[in-house]
Amino acid sequence: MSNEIDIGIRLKNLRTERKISQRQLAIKSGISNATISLVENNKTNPSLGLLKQVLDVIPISIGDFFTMDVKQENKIVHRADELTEIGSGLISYLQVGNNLKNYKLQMMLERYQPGADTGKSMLSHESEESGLVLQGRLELTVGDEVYVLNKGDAYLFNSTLPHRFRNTGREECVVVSACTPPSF
Amino acid sequence: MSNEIDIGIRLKNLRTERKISQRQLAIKSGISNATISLVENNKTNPSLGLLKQVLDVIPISIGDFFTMDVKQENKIVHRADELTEIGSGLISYLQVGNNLKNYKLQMMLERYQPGADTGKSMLSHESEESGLVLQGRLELTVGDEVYVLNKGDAYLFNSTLPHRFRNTGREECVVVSACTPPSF
DNA sequence: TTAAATTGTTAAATATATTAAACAAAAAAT
DNA sequence: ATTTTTTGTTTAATATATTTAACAATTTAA
Repeated sequence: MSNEIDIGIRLKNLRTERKISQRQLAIKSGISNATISLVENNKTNPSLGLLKQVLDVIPISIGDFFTMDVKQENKIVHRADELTEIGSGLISYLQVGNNLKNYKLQMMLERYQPGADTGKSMLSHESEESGLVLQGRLELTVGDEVYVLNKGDAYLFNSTLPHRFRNTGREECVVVSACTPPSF
Repeated sequence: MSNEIDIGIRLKNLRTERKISQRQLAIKSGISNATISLVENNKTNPSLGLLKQVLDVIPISIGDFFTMDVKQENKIVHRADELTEIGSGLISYLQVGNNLKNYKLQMMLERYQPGADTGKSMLSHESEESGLVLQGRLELTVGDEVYVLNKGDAYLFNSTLPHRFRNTGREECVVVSACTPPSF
């Protein structure tokens, strides 16, 4: 679950654009190469001072570093622990891919805790969405119709129709969903 | 010596503008109030994850946080260890105050290591500057004239005249200088 | 005017970032 | 083909950030 800021890919892009190795960057910045590696792979939560030391040799300001466009990611396989966490609370959305700017398709692993509810004011957006229940029980409302889905059941509808998801069961409900174009 | 990013004052400004206490911010962000205090006083080097957690409740993005204008500081007394370090190398400039945008006067504690030199290509800018030598020996060139200043000696000239500073001695040279308007 | 609550700070305990050192894989050199 | 460097990654050791708990100072309540 990576809801962290995608600082790793940002740094890696900057470094590789400049065609320098982790070790070269390490020496110039006075940081160990091990740390550079950990940062680039989001395996640590670096301090600001450290980040600044590194960015000073690029050079780029911290502000620019975070506001700059992230180069379109070319990753194809996203490991289970690399999914991007969106939102929080009783519903967790784990998205495949960080930056969907250049994609039309949004794929997510959704977890609804018992009682989770997308809200009485129904959702509505210009997309199509589909999902398949992996675990638990999901109540789906589309328009006036209310459906209850169990493990193995799936849905597909046009998102312009007002809709709502709820976990009315006692167990966590797990759903794999897809949406095009991405809704958020 | 604070050459750190002035993250403390940034956060403190945001928090006080919103009229919430350190403890309230702490609870909302899930960070201890002690840490908030340490961050606001630049007594720690916070991790990005931590900073993000805090900024999320403001809310403000990390990028905006660092690019936003820092509210004019109202501090009057600046402790020895709070002076702002500018530049590096053989000459260290410790400036009184972080943000001189609204000031005409720039006061600095300068340290010239043996051999330090502002450069053969003489400096020249639209200011007046003055200084007093606290320690060591300082060679000052203004126009064609070359002067050597020792402890207690002072200088004052119009910065449009080409000038240059050098520490020709073996000892570190310490100078307190003033410049108006600020030269950098 | 005193008691109770809230403020920001600090010290010791704990969690975690960072380093130093070793590793395997790939590139460069001989 | 085989050393020799250089690459990026990982683990154990160490340094440091963060928390918990206490503190004094100020504000609010009564």
